[in-house]
Amino acid sequence: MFSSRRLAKRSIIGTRVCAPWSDGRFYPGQIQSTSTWPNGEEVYSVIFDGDGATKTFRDVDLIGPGFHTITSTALKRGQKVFITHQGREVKGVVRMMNDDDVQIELDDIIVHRRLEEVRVLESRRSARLQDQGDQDYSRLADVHPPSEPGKKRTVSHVIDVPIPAPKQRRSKGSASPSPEMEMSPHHGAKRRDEEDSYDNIMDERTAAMVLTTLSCSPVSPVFPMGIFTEKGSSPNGPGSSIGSSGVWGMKGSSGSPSPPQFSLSQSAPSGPVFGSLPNDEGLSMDSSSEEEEDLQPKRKRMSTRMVFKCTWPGCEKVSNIRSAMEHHVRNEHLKGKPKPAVSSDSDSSDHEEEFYYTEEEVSVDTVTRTFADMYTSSQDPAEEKLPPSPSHIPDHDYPKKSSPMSIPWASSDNSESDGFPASFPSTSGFPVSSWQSNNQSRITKSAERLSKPNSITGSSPRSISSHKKSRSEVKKCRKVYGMENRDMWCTQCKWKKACSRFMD
DNA sequence: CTTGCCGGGGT
DNA sequence: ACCCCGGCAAG
Ligand SMILES: [Zn+2]
Repeated sequence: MFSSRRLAKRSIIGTRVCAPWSDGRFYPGQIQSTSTWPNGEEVYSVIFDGDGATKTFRDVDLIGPGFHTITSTALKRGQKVFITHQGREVKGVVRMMNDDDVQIELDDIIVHRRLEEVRVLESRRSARLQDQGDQDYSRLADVHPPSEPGKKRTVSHVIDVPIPAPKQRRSKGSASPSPEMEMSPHHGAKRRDEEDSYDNIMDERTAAMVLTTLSCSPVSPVFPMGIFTEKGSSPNGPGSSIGSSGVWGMKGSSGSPSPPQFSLSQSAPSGPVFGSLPNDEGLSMDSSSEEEEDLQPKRKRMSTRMVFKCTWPGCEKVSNIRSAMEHHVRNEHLKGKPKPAVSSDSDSSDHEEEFYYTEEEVSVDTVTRTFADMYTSSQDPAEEKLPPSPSHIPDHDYPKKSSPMSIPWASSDNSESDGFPASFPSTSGFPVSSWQSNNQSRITKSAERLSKPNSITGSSPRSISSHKKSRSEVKKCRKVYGMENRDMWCTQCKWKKACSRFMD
């Protein structure tokens, strides 16, 4: 039924899928062939990455593009999964799962994810970016020359890396038919950026393994081999391969550190309206909306709480109650704002207040607690009102882009970049309908949001928001400008590619 | 139905 | 490289 339409187009052969092994967990593999059961049912022969074993499945048993998605599956504990953690894909093991909240154990911490955010296959994108972006960035940032074979380097992930991830493409049912990275059954020593990654991987998985064993079951006291195939550990459980090449090891997907650069040069958002707009791809990819680590390594006697700070120009209001903050913003700053509910735009989300306050987590010491309760962390000026140092802005991303990091549409000489419509005909405008009337606020919102991805560098208190834009909250050029103004969309949108202007 | 956008194709 | 678009997943 739902199995394939896409299959008709591209052959399913070779498609990466995950299939259930006898232990009930899913293991990655590729479709090797298809056939039809005597009863007329289509079945797929899957060759597992782990050891090349093949097994036949019905489409309903598979997870992958064209098949089911994990959302319709119950992951068993011990299931290996991939999630985006701190902007990059990491491998983890399911510890438990209730409803759609999955508790995943990473190398040394445990995080929770919506089932939705969990992948059972390595994401397509990561495979791609990872070996181009990773290469690039690691080149720049990695201290180690690419010729250190057995560099041991302590696993640094989870520290606080500002990931480059130009954009985050998660979800997707789960799978990824990456035509590249063919499976080479052996330790794919094909990528050159493999140097440290291999060791890293081993380290990580070993760590994960150990943890798993410790916290799960006392299976093998020696080495956690067969944790994933606990029972019997079928002679060749596809995934039982810890040390084996295991394609699960994310081959080229090194874990090389991301560039420590990024000092998030946010020019002061001295106005809700014209804070320097990112000249395009949301420069310092804000990680705010993105992933957060549910558990910081230092969770201890330091409790944390959220504080909401008003970011309205002169206002310094701080509160630790979200609703109070929203009230404040709404009543103080957004009062009398009619909130145009234009006809064609059924933009039912008017949570505009959201854009005028930041929410961050501050750690409070039991002693400071009370104080913090009423004053909630001084609002360090260094954080929000950074001196307008136009310095360096990452800015690598999509090709096109002139780089005036000033307000693109405010500068007269700026002809046409991707960032925003070159000129902003404040008076009368485009042949529009809905946009025209409320673009003002639209822009405002976006501008505001984009210009204050707040704290990402470890210095200031972490901002955890995990607002997980639920799709309907997402607004890209198309939705923002409408079909009528297609020419105002960023190039990527025009080409039906990932939007480069409104990244989230 | 609409949005976002991947993957593939054309020039 | 630039551009276009089929078709899909998610809503
Ligand atoms: Zn766009």
